[in-house]
Amino acid sequence: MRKIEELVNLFKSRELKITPQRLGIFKILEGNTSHPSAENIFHEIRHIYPMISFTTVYKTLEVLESLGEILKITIDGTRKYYDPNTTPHHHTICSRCNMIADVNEEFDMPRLPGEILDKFTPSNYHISFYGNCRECFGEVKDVSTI
Amino acid sequence: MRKIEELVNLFKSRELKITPQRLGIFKILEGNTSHPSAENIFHEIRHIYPMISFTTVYKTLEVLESLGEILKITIDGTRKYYDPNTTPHHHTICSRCNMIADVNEEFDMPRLPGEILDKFTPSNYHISFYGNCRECFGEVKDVSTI
DNA sequence: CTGTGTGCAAAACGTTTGCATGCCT
DNA sequence: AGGCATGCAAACGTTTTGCACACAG
Repeated sequence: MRKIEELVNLFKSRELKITPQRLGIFKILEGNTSHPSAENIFHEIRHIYPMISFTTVYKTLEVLESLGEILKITIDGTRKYYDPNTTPHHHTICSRCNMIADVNEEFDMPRLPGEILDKFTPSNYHISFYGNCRECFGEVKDVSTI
Repeated sequence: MRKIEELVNLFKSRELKITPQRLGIFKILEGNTSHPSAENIFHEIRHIYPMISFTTVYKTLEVLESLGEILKITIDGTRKYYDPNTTPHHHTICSRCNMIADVNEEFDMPRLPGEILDKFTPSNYHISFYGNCRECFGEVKDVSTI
């Protein structure tokens, strides 16, 4: 996602309106690496702009996504997350606290076997690294009993 | 997921009952590489066992998952898919028809940069290869206009 | 016979949509 | 002044839950 100033210009050039609600959402997303859900964004913006509705949050996220300014990402099946970092990158996911962090390192795309390449042409790829973040590491012995 | 015969023994040893509904679900899942959703399974089993309910499908899948016999996988945020192949593997996903196929090849886990390893200990990883399957390849020129 | 499994209906959950009103430009 | 944005409420699709009845063990 570009800087707020540029984003405002982009909106104006597309005849999209700048409202306090939208500006608040822009501010929350700018530089945000926490992969917030719509609900996270909604609760955060309520601190600043208490009368905002869920609908507006969703609709603004939809506009930003359609402009290619944010990505909707799927990690677990329970909800969608939004990421203002639109350059391709990978993620680490803590299996205990579900924290998602970015991996901006670029890796060579692993080479698919020939039988698959006969039937499928990959254009990009995404790696999810599962494991434990430092806070959760060491407290995980009991996971196997779940 | 193990073979149906072994699965039946496993259920019996855990005092879990074998019902025609459960057996039907086992049969649909055995060797299934199509990553069916609960709805897919429900519709397929209805051909054989027309009075089965969605509830039973979900509850049986839950039991199988808790036994570690199937995995619940997340690809898009709209629904969950079930995979009887519980050995770690990767997937190809066609961006046009959403078909998911298995990649059983093993790759070396890409090495995370030191700054990340300080904060996160990976234990396994999953790669999603996005692209187009043969059927869809060549019909994708118009995607950029969406 | 006992208790787990089934199936209905309803609730829950995140997300989307229709529509009247509000307000940015 | 015009039209896009907002916000409410209701609809939506998927999954979960409560409860009475059925049936596998």
